[in-house]
Amino acid sequence: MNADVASVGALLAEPARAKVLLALGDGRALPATMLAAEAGVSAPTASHHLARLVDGGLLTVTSRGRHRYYALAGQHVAELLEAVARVAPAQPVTSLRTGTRAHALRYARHCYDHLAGRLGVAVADALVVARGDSLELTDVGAGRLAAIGVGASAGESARACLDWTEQRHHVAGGLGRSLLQRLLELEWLQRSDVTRALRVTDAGRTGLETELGVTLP
Amino acid sequence: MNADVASVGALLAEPARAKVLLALGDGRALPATMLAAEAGVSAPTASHHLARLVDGGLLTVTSRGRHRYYALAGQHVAELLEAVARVAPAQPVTSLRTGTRAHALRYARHCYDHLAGRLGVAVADALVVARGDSLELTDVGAGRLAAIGVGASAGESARACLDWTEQRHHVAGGLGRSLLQRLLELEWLQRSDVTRALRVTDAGRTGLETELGVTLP
DNA sequence: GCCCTGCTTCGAGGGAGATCGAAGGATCCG
DNA sequence: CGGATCCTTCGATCTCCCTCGAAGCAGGGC
Repeated sequence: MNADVASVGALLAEPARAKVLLALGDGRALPATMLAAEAGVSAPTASHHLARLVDGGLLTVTSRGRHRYYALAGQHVAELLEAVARVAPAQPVTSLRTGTRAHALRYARHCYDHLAGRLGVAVADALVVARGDSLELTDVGAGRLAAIGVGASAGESARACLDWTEQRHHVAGGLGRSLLQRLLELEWLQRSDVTRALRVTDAGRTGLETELGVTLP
Repeated sequence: MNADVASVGALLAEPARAKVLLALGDGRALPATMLAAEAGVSAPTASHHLARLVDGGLLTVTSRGRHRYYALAGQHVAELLEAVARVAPAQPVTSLRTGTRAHALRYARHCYDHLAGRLGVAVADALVVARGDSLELTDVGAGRLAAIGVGASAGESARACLDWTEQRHHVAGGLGRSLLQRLLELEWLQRSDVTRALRVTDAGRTGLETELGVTLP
């Protein structure tokens, strides 16, 4: 019993591991590279920490293509993190900021080079349909993209990227990259300086709904 | 936030500290020497660990005479320990054994050289009355002690030892030592080999009630 | 099929902290 | 007041493990 408490404590004791667990605190699943960036350590170091967390039963890992998605092993781990946070010196400002930040990330963020989050899923709904493992641009979708200056032909297939927050696919690959780039040029979306969150501008709200036919979440 | 999670984790990560926290898990307050024994480390090492746990807000310390009693800092710490135990690999046998052991300790144990726990409090009720900071042997109590072969005169004062499990005083000092020694000689009580728990024999049950006038808890 | 990307393994270096013996302050007992 | 007990501080030693660069494996995009 005591040895187990100590071993769980040791897993929490490393700042890099603590950051990883907190980044996954809302139940998301994130790939190793992103977690390395969150923790501020190199890829080898992150890999080492992630292996230990999986081995200790705090994380689960799912291979999907060349990505490996890590997530909390269950509700009991989330409860553990909350119990620890309750004991740790309270920092209401920080926790509030991370709270709103997490919310913004869930809403809209960039995933490497394309759009993700709820908005990413909503955009995908407006433009493509699932076709096996990939996505296929619809006629309507091609027309809408043309209207905002993104060249793409109906029936073109786009790579699907699974959004682990929403458990839904969204548009990645070349089409996803072109689309995000155009949305930023139009200033319908704005990058955040510090996080991967994206902000929808007023013009973007109008444009996304009327021109792209997106139902904003 | 992350730094705090890591610091709390670091406090749990050391086996000696984990043992200390688990020993205090039921809310008892124990002196430093006893915790050093529980953790299996030397007194200086235990002192070092206890200072860190107090500094980290997981324990509180109360000086009482030359003893320093350590206890969990609050309910939130107990909940933290439970959350950790829930994540740690379950070992039902061990937890059951520690559970019954803790129960036995609460019921009757020796505290250095005298009787403590609920039984210790009950014995004190039958023999002494509080008089300022110490205890005074009553006429009835002196008679009962004489009946089992412990020489003591009425009005004699005995050192009071606060039982942190029961938040009540019991008899320590010379009188407490003589009494425990006699109860073991009579085989009314038996020592445990591994813990400080004491077992009440059948003869002891009868003798304590009829001859010492103790109301067994 | 070639290259690129994501991730892991390996090896060496370095820093944080756990441990105990010895010694000192504090308190109590007789 | 003298001896004993409880606890802490100090200093030296040592072990654990965190860290990153280099290299290797695997899967995808084009």
